[in-house]
Amino acid sequence: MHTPDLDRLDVAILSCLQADARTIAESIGAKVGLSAAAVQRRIKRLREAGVIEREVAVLSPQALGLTMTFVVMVEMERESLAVLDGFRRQVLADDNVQQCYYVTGNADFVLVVTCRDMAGFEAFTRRMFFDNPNVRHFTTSVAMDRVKTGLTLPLEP
Amino acid sequence: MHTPDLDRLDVAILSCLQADARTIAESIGAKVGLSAAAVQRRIKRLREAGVIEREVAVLSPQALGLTMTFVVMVEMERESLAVLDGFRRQVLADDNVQQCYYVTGNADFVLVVTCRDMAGFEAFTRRMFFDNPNVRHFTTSVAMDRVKTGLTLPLEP
DNA sequence: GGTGAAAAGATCATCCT
DNA sequence: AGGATGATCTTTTCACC
Repeated sequence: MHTPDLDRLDVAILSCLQADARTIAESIGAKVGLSAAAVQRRIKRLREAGVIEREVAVLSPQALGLTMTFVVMVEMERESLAVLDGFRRQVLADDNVQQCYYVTGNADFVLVVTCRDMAGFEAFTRRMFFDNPNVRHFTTSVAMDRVKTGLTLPLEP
Repeated sequence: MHTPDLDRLDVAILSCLQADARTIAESIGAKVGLSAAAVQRRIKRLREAGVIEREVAVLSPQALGLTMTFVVMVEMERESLAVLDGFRRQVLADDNVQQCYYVTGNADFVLVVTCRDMAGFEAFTRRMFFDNPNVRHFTTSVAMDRVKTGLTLPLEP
C-alpha cells in the first residue's frame, strides 16, 4: 500500500467517516465545502485505494456481557519462526483476543483480551498459555478502565 | 447500560455488521432467515439500546503514513485521583494515542500509540512523559507486527 | 414479524471551469 | 483534471396488516 495523495478535503472527509461512517455525503460536503456527489466520488476512491479499509459496527462489550478486559504480555520459549507463527495463528483464531501486537523488548506479544468474567479468563489462559509449551511466561494486567478505545487515527501530522 | 436480551437472530445480525457495517438488510435477512424490514427494525433497536455503539470507517495506518506502532507502559509518580484524571484527559486529547487502558499491576496505564516515524514518537514522549512531572517511568515496545487489530468482539460465550 | 409505498441516499452519465 | 448538476437505481423508513 502506497501513494497517499491526500489533500485537505480527503482528510476532512476521512475525519468525518472515522467518527461516524453513516454520515451522509451531503453533510460532509456542507462541512468541507463540496457537493455531495464530489464527496461520494472521493469516498469511492478512498475505498478503492485502501485508505478506507472497511466500515464496521462497534459493539458495546458491556452490552454483550464482556465486562472484563485484560492486557497480557507474553514471552515465548524460543523465538523461532515456527513458534511465533504458531502463536500468531492461535491468536487470530481465538475470539477473546481483541488485539495482538508482536513487539520488541522483554515481551514478544502484547494481547488485549476481553472476557465475560474471571472464569472465562482462566479458561483462556489455560488454552492459550498453559497448554502451550512454547509460552515461557505471561504477565496479566486487569483493565480497570478503558480510557480510550482506539479506532480513530491521527489524520494530521 | 443493561438489557442484553439478545437472541440468536440479533447475534447473527451483529456478527454481520461488525464484519461489514455496509451489509444491506436484505443480505443479512437472507443469511439469518428474516425479512429486510425485520432486520432493519432489529438494527434500529440495537443501536438505540447501545449494543451497537457506533459505525466507523477503519482507515489504513500505512496509507496515512502512520507506519509505526508502539505499546507503552506508563507508571505514574503518585496514584492520586487528580494525577490519574489529568493524564486521562491528556491521553484523550492526543491524536497519536490510539488506545489507553488503566490497569492493575506494575504499570498504571497501557497505551497503544501510532506515529509517522521515530521523530514523531520522540515528540510524543516529550510532550506526554518528559514534560509531565507525574510520570515516573515508561517502557516502550515497538510493534513489529499488528497481528490482530481488534474490532470484533466474541459474540458467543 | 411480514408487506408495500414513500423518502432518503448513492451511483452514474453528462456538462462545466 | 476535478468539480457541479440532474436522472436513476438502491436502500431505508414507516404505515398498515
